[in-house]
Amino acid sequence: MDGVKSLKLPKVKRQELLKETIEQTPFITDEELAKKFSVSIQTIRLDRMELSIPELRERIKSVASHQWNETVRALPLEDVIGEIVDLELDKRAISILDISQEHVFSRNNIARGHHLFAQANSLAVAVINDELALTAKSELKFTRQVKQGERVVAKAFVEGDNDKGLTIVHVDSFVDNEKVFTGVFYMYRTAEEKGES
Amino acid sequence: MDGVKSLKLPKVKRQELLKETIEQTPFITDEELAKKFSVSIQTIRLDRMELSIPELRERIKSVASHQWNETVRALPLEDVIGEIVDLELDKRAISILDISQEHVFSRNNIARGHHLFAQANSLAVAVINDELALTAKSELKFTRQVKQGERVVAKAFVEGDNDKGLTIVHVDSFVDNEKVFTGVFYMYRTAEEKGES
DNA sequence: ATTACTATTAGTACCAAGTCATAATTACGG
DNA sequence: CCGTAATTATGACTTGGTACTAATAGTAAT
Repeated sequence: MDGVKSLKLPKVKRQELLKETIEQTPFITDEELAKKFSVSIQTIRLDRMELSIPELRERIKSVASHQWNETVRALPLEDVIGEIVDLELDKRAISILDISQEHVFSRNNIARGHHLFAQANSLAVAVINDELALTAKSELKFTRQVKQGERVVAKAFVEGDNDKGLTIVHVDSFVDNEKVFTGVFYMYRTAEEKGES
Repeated sequence: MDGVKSLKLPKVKRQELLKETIEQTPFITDEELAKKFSVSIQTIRLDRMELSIPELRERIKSVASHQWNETVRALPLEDVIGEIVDLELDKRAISILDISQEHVFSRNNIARGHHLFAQANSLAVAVINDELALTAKSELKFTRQVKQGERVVAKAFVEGDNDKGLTIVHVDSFVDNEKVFTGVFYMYRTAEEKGES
């Protein structure tokens, strides 16, 4: 099929392609890779080692767990938009999100509001120490435009519960200490603070 | 850990629980299941057969490939979220969004708030007859949970401008005529109210 | 009690897709 | 031609299974 022209690639080149190939189609076995590059399985395995690419099953697992992370029951970190850099359940959390091309309007390079919201909202969910946390209500303000290339730091802190049992979480987002977004999230939670299955 | 009380469950009951358990945590091995239910591995395997539940690796694979298929670099937060079915600039707009797997929390199949927000927010942006429209402020309420498989219809109508020159857009989202989300968006615009591109 | 049947457990051989370690072979540059 | 790097081969072992066979325990019916 997509044979490699019988030209035996030099090692580095092959490894580059190998990496790409696996990134694109992580479900490929060493055997198939060996055929594809016309080398032995062992060579592929050496390559994987040198590139520290895990084996098929681990790759599949990691792809799968992105969607269905088992640790979600404890901490939905995988589901968070942005990257969590600090987290103390039911107290506070911080995440960062680098605004890249896919977050902005193509015309003016300004970040689209829903990404800032998503970052803040998912942080509010993550900070809640509960399996089921949902946003019931929120008030937001976008105080400054965020441009492509900027790094948004969202800081959440849990204020406590209101009369209706909703947990109030404040999230403020900054770019270089300048506030770009502020929001209050009223979170619904199962309130069964612990018991698992 | 979460042993099953040494009470040996009847077969049917065990199989029910088995099914649930696997649905919830598909990464569990037969061995772990055997321990959990205090039966032998073989029993678990018989159970799986009778329930036609595939083995661990197949389960993982299917979870992974599901995700992979949907992830063909078509991220949910990209263009206009949802599909616009009606639009009269500076007046009203309607969009629909079918809630699928990628919109929900894996644990409970409830749609994540930021998707509803994204749909509403991008609709609010779209309805503004201006090249540059940004959300300055908004107030939202999530009035009902939305589950996977449901179709969310978001309806936006432009109320007008407030004293600060922000355009006020109301967006209400429904599933089967039941309101699931309501929001007011205060939109910043360049104010050059005119033709489009 | 004997039979019948279901449920459960045990044990074997086998498989895929690996790891790990060791050795042999080939390729290539100086 | 020699030395080193790259590649290939080989074998033992691992996980998490399938497929199949056989044995055992428990219960109900006759």
